[in-house]
Amino acid sequence: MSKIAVADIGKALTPGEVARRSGVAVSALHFYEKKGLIHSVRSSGNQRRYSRDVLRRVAVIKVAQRIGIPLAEIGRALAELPDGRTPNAHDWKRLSAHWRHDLDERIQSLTQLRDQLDGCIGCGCLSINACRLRNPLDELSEDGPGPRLLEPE
Amino acid sequence: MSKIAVADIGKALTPGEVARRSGVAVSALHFYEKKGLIHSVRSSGNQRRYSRDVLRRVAVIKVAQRIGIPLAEIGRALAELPDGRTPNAHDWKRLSAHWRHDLDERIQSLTQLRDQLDGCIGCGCLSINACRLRNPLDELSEDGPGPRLLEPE
DNA sequence: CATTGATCTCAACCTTACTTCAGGTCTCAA
DNA sequence: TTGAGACCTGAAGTAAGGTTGAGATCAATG
Repeated sequence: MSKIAVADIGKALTPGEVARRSGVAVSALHFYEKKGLIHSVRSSGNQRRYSRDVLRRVAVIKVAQRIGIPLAEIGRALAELPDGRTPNAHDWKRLSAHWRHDLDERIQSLTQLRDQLDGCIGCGCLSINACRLRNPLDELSEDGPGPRLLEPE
Repeated sequence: MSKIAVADIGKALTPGEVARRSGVAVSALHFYEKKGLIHSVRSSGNQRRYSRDVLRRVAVIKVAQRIGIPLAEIGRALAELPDGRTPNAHDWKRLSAHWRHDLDERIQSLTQLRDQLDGCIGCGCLSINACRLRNPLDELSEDGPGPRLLEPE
């Protein structure tokens, strides 16, 4: 018997319990399982039984989703933990620090967009070639002089 | 003849031109048209011809999408303009001010999430009932005392 | 006139993240 | 033991935002 085996059946959670306590639907649990984000064992009657840490796993998934991380990437991150274990405090520290970085980038790019938008709200914008909103990646000046994207109106 | 009729055919743009100059694929133009976000007239040979302001319209659509506004809502906003006209400077001011508000809310909620995450990175978090990350909407205390969502581990 | 590239329509497909449905099985309290 | 409610599987559906393909026509150039 492995030490990592699913916890005593006595303490196992049914799908309904996990759904109620984690706030995700049973169908979502099936879905996560198919994608390899969570795992279960089966009862004698082929019903799923979850060990307690599925709750923590689902919590991690939900937080990551709020951050905007796609399930596939969440799955990859979880899969990289040794023995497919549920993140412990140390793992969580690493994961969350990583995702916090992603989040920061998202916030920054939205903030930049907001600043550009502010600069454009009053300027009769979207009609001017130089508008940074319209040309966010500075993808201009490839075919010589003259208007890019839009002509002056 | 209405003053709002599509501009002289002489100045009309072909789908390819619009695609090149706006940066969206021809298939996307078709898609936007089906959704009612842009319009076209047809040449004698049944090909689409766009009046110049489609470029501005597409620019508005792209900015709104960057902000995170779904197409359906963009469509609704554009449809509310008189005569289905393309936003002029004044319209743009109103639209962008509105969307800027949405953007601000998105930034705020992400920033709040980030702050919660910061508070949780070091705390061995996700194992504590009171964790604000796990219980973002403060949906607790509905079934008396004891653990919510997750038990202490 | 012929060819090549641009367009046309409509249907089908794609991705993400799930939900819903149908038909059948388990579990558990009374 | 029995009935209600929970659970099972696999397939199909949903929503957003498009893309891809097939088969046919247009438009412009040599």
